[in-house]
Amino acid sequence: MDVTSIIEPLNDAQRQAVTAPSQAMLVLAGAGSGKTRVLVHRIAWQIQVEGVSAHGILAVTFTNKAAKEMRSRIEDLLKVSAHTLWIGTFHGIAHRLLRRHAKQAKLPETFQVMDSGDQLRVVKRLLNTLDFDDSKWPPREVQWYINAQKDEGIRARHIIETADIYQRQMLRVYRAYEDLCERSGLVDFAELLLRAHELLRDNPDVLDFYQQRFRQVHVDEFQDTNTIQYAWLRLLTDAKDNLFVVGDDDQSIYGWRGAKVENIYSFQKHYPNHQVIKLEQNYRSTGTILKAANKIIANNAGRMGKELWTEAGEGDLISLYAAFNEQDEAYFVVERIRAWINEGGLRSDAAILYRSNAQSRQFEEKLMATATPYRVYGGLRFFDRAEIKNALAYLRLMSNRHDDASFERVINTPTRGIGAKTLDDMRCIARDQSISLWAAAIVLINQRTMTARATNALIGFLELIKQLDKQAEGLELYEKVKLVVEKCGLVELYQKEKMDKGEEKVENLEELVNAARLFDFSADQENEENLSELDMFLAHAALEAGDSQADDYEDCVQLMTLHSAKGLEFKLVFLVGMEEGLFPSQQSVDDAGRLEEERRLCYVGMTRAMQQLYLTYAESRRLYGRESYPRPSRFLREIPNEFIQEVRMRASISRPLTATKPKTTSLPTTGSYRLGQRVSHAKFGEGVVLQMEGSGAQESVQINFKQAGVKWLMLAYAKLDVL
DNA sequence: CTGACGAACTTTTTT
DNA sequence: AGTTCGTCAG
Repeated sequence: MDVTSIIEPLNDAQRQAVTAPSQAMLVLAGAGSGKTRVLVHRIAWQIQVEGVSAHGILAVTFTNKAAKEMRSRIEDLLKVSAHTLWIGTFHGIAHRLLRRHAKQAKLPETFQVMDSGDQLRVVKRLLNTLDFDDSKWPPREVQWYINAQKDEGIRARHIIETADIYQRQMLRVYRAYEDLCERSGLVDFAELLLRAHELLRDNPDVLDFYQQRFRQVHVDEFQDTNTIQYAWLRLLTDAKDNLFVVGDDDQSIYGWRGAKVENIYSFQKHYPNHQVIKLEQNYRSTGTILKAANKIIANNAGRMGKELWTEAGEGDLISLYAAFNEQDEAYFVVERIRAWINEGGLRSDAAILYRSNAQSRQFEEKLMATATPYRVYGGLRFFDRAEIKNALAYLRLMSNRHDDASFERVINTPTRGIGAKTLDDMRCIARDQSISLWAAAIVLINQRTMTARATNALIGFLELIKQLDKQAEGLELYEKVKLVVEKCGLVELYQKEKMDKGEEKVENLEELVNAARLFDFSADQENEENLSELDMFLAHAALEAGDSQADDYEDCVQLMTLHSAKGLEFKLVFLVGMEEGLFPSQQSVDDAGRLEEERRLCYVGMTRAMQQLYLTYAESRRLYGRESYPRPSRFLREIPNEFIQEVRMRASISRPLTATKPKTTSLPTTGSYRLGQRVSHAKFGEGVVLQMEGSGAQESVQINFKQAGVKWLMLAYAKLDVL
């Protein structure tokens, strides 16, 4: 047996982790230290050396992307297909368990997965039904409350009512929400996890089966697990101490959505026989970048303690650019990227990272203006698009008539004369009799209390669904999708819409048919769950929202938030908007815990850079419609000066970073001329100073005149009056 | 049921 | 500023 390919490419610490006997293990893997590699090789090792069958291995990740990558890397390493290996996201695995054991999980076989958009709609409707004032009870907040409870494993029945009005009302909605989901066979994302936990907890036979089956359970990004995910992992592995987790407390950036770094500490308590291995050798960045990142993260308290190092050289200094304003910042960044490309660099090796999505705009504009191809990550994904969700809702209704969320979504899309009144009546009946909207519609028709027109419209809708279902029988999956797309009237609806958008929506619907054709249901799951192809496709759509842009092979500059940059690496990185109030964000500055999370985010951002790192901030920024003059981010001060070089494209009015810092070699600002200074010229009239160059007799300024436009003037000759 | 207007918001995001 | 959401009138 040849194991050299498995252990040879590893360093000592990695090898130790990979070859350790089955036991509880915590691998603290710093950024760029080969975390995924350890996981992949560990699994390969178990299969090839320990003789564990692929069937006996479970690996859990947070994103579908990570799961896919891990699977393909294992297959590359072992040179066999690893389809019996359970690799998936927490939600994906939970879903699979629930499908297999729907009955024990107390779910109908036909249960459908709701994404957060669906969930929000359900909550909104519920608030209406319960006569809540939406202005006092924002649906988002209610949704957040429900999910937060579920993430902690708390059901409505566990909550003890107090006198607190807020709590009582939230509880009321939570209860009603649970009832409705129960009735409609709907399961939201948090519910998937909670149910899966309860399934194992309450069914000893099921638990025993999976405890026996999984010889080793692997978890990626363990610092991002929430309470219920960890509880679920413990159930699965407590008996055998066979939990292998990889994580980095310094990269925990999802506390705000329920992730508990503390799980890393709990792990050490719960598995007393565990082993800890630290991976500190970094294979990504230069020494300078790592040292600076280490310095920053050292300001956080209560770390596990880790210091990244590299065998690579020191590399270039980190560049710091103080921009005049956000326009100038974008201009600078794009100019540097263009220089990088001109020197032969790939566009896709350059990334602009920002704290909030709103910041992408100025960069997009400048990139667009210079015809530089770029790609923005995040944003609306394929299965999230309204037209796609509508088509899917028809399909879901065919599969499960009692799916109220889908029913509401499409009953009047396209409009078919079923108004608010009819809908209201149905909701009342549904609520009073605890039945689904579909059943309520039938009751309503039989009551014969509606006008003939409304009755016919309603009957028409129910018939449409029944007909579609009947016609779909025996068809291939993609033919079913095609049938629905063509027959439910969505195409006609969008064709009528304003030229530009409507056309795109029709194309998206066609793309959906195509996606159904390509959907590989055999590879996706083992289908031991006996799901119909349609149900598998629907689950796939909910659990894997698909990329926002189809695979784009063009070489593009990458734009994304710091959060979405986690796990990625780029040769050239720009960390922009390093300003107090932006990064760290305003909301986090007076909370020590949240501030530390921001700092970790900064650490994550910096460690994305392989060769060159640029930090930029603007001295003036238009934010929420008004001009602000933020201070440079405190994180900038946390980097020792020896790692930083200030870059000046133009004369600058940058304020010194620290009081002790020696004056930089910025050009003197003669007299009262500053960037942004308003001046007046005898001939050209009023203008604003844009740039300055040279000194002494050579000193000249660039001025943007209101009437005459942009001009360079020699200070020695031009007669300027300061305004 | 559309369209228009006004108000209110504005971190991060995956499933 | 810019977007989105909800309400109101037609």
